[in-house]
Amino acid sequence: MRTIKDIAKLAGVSRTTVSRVLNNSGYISEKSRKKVMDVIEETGYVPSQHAKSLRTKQTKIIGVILPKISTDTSSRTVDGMNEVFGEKGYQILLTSTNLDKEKEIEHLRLLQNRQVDGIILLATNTDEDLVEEIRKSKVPVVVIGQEVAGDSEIPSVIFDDYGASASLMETLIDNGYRKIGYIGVESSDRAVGVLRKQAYIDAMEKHNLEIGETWIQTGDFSIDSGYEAARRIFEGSRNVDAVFAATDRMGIGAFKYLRKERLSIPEDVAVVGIGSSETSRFIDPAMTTVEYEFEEAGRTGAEILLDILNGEANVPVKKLLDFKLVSRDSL
Amino acid sequence: MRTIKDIAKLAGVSRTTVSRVLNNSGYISEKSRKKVMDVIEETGYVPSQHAKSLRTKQTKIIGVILPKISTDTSSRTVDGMNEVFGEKGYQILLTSTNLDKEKEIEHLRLLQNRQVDGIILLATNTDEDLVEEIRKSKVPVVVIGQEVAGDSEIPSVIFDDYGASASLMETLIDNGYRKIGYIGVESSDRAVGVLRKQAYIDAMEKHNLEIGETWIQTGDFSIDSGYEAARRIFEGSRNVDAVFAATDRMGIGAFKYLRKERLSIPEDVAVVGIGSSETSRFIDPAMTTVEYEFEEAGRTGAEILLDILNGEANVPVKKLLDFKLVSRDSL
DNA sequence: ATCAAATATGGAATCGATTCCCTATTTTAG
DNA sequence: CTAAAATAGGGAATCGATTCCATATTTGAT
Repeated sequence: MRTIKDIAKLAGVSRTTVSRVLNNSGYISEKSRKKVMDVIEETGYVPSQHAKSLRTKQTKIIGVILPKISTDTSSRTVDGMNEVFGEKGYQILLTSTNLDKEKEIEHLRLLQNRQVDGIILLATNTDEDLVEEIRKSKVPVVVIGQEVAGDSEIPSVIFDDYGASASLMETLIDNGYRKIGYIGVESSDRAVGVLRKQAYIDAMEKHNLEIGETWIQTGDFSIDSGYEAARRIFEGSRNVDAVFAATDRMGIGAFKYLRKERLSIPEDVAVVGIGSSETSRFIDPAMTTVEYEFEEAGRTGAEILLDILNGEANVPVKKLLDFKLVSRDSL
Repeated sequence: MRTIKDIAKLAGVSRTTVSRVLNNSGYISEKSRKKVMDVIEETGYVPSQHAKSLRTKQTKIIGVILPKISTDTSSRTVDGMNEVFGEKGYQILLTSTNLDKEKEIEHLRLLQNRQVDGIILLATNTDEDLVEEIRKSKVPVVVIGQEVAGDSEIPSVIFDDYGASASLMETLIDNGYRKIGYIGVESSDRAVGVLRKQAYIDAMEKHNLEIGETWIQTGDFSIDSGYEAARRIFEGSRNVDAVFAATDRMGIGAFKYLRKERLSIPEDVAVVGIGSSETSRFIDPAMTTVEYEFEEAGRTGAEILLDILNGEANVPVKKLLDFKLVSRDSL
């Protein structure tokens, strides 16, 4: 492995000069620059990141904390981040909490010890403890996916859950559906549990539609729970004409139930979900849903973090992301 | 940020002693060890990785090169690796080629400059160039997913494509299916294109079953190509009673075609695939397929790499991975 | 009791870069 | 033509660890 010293000797200058060429800093004559450049070219020399980091306290590495790598959400978000970071010469150091919420804090610390330049956290919770830890961090942190508690100044990228949900409801109502059931998740999940449901309720109210007693059910994200929720809705009232599931997977559960009951989609009952999963696309009939652009979330998060690192002045603290209505055949 | 010097001062010993405690090396008295430990505990001191790496030439970072992060294969494999590496204090530096084969070599170089301890490559091709680059690498490289050209000594973890395919064929034949069509991919892909098809042909021969003229079709992994391939099979001969698709997604394409043709699955025609994708599970009827344990592949690859790094003697050069037949309702 | 081996600790060099501070040369202004 | 400013480049300290070597103290065998 060659070092800056070797290059200096070969080019007939001092290490200082080589360093200046490398970093484009200070005064330097064209002649020296060329000599150094030539030698670097010839030797294929690459400076040691460690030595550099030791002095500059910069690593060009971004730590990323995920709940689990192998999910659509995570992997697509990382794809997006990678795009932006790759361009700027940053690389991604991955850590996964494996769905263990406790570990989010632990990993936050671990990455700081690695002296990463910044951290992106795909949060699953927004506990006080976590927020506290983020606030204490000397390394900038950007949160993607969950709105961090109220007044905090932690930069975050979030999806427009309320808007997406509202838009889906408008579509259903526009298409003549009136008796709409809802399958949600529990309210500890702010994004999915609270906002999406609120939009459903608000839309029903706005259009003076009554909500039947059994029409609002709760699942746990799984397909099976969607099936059960659908069962509860229909066993309570046979004449519901549409099911709005807060996630695609629960929507797929509803599909299964309706199929079993020999109710045809969308003639008898419409079903819509949120997420635009692959399965939602290839199920029959294809499900109408909302697509979140996770790649875009990743890109945006990465850009915000870079802006912070570059000391940019007006970095947006919260960024609300767009969604896309995907109209298919289930309504 | 505290340094080893601070700790030494606080504990009333030299930096050398602190370092010895940190690394469990050399002689040290219980008393000194305790003093140092206490101070470390109190201060929450963590050694700088950069300084350490600069001296030891070890980074405790593994570079991982993927074709694309957001695929089932990649993300599950990374999940598996992460499990093993995490335990041993290694972290993962991710890079993605975004399906650009050329970039595999470029990233291989990039990671070496980062001075990672080892590299895991989820290869999409096994060109001469690539093999050459791997061979030149001073950093150990483990390849997952593709068998690297013949005689090479490059450690790799591969799936038993022939075995999986053969086992699926046996199941079909055991269940009385005789006129089996095949949807594959082109032979530039060794694992999927060549081995799986060979197993199909061998099984048919072994059981003295004839292969109709239009029964072997080629797709490009996409669902649509599966649809088209199925169309070509059935337009050629109406009485095929089973379709063996080399991948789930092409199998799903076949599902679509059969549904359109009002042929019921499995009464009229059986369909099987390989991959155990989520969609294969929730399509109706659920598809019989083969599950590859990508997590296991990741774990195994990680273990092999660690063995190499630890100078273990007999590291297996090739490791063939198991598969699991997932019997469902499509046959 | 004596001497070698084992144990314990510290000083200082080292890894490969950056950067502060200094000196020398060239350019520019008055 | 001279003094100040701009340009160019080098010496050496520095970042925070590890590790070689030297020295001091204990232990154990004879």
